[in-house]
Amino acid sequence: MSQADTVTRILDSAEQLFAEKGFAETSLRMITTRAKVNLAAVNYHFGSKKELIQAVFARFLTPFTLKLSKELDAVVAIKRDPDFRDVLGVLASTMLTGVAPNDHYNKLSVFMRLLGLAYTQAQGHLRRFLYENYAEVYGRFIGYLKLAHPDLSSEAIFWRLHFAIGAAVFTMSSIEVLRSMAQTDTGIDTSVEQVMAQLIPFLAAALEQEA
Amino acid sequence: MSQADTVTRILDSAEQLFAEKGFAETSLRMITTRAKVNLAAVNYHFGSKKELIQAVFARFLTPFTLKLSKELDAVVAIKRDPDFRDVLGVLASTMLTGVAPNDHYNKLSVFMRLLGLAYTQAQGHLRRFLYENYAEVYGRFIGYLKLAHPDLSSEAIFWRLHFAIGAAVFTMSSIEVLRSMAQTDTGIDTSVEQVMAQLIPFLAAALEQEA
DNA sequence: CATTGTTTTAAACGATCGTTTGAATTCAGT
DNA sequence: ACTGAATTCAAACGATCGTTTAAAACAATG
Repeated sequence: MSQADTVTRILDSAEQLFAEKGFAETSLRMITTRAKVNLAAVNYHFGSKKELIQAVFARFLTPFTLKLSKELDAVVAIKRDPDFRDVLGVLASTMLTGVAPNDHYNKLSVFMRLLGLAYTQAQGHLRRFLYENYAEVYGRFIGYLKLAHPDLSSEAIFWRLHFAIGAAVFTMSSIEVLRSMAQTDTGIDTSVEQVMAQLIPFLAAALEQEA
Repeated sequence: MSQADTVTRILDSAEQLFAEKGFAETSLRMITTRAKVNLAAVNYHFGSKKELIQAVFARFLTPFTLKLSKELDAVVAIKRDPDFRDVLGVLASTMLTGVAPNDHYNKLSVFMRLLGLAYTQAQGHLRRFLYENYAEVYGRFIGYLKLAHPDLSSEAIFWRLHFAIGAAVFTMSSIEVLRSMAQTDTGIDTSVEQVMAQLIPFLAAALEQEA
């Protein structure tokens, strides 16, 4: 078993378990057992559990933000004045196609769940790590939103974006609970496709409200 | 120190710490130290940590759902055919005025945060407990929403409700992170009043989208 | 005041956590 | 094939977790 194998398998197991249970509820022994590597491998390859958490985020956030950044450039190059729909469309398409070329929806669930953890379970180290590495792309994205809607205040843009992120992340994060709630209701379709089909017009109406 | 004092102080400390850190990250020693009671008091008065978690939820959810239920009855009694805005208005006003008569917003933050935990960190025991105790009120609420919008499918109503809950809960749950993000931006007002002022029209537009 | 039953206390329990150690093993370069 | 570095391994470390125990302190009752 080569090093790359060990590192990758630890990251795979950790990503899956973190998304499923959160950071504190996932022990290194769970991770290494699932990955079929020795317990000490985490500390050897990553240093500590905290650094493993950061590595899990870095593995999917770095290519994601890179692709997002490039596609933003592309849209701006084509269209001089991109509107709200253009900019947000880049985010949506990057999430849908950029996270993983195949097996979209399973990957998307994990992506959303981790994103939710970053907001709600972010310890100091993770918040600092994310800020240091991804604040710039985030700033660019917000900047384009402002350009697309110069009539809206910074406040309005900031909150609308995060309300939208919240609806999406929360829904995918608690999809398991929602499924069990929908089950008791009259057989509601809880496939990710169906959720997205409901979510997109919901957010579109909210983001472009006239006010 | 009487029993009621001890029980109440444990609940107060636990509620605060759970909302702040989550369940797994909060130890009984943190709770009892903050409450200034003996460590064994939790097991003596509540039985276990799991039952303490349930007690924290019961203390605010039981009066909340009771008030919600009564106000739903009141609205239906007055208006034969309540519309979406009527039914959701009951939810909003119950949350704003019903959670705590004074100190609304601090209490509201805690309420939202705990609600978020119920969705995203719900272990088996908590999910079962919430279902057994509050599924009925939830069902009545969904029922009124369906009556108000007979043209919408059960699916659409279910998802729109939970998208809206998601936007609200997620935002209040990660208000700390959002504050630090807004700080680097051009001085955004992150007071709860301002967030609510942005959130309400956002959700109104989304919930009543024509489609 | 003595005697219940209730509550609080200090101490310890076994289990599990993240991390470290040092030896065994595998790998890469000559 | 031999050597030195990189990796894996079993075992143990101290710390912290939720829980239990049994005695001490308290309250209420006759």
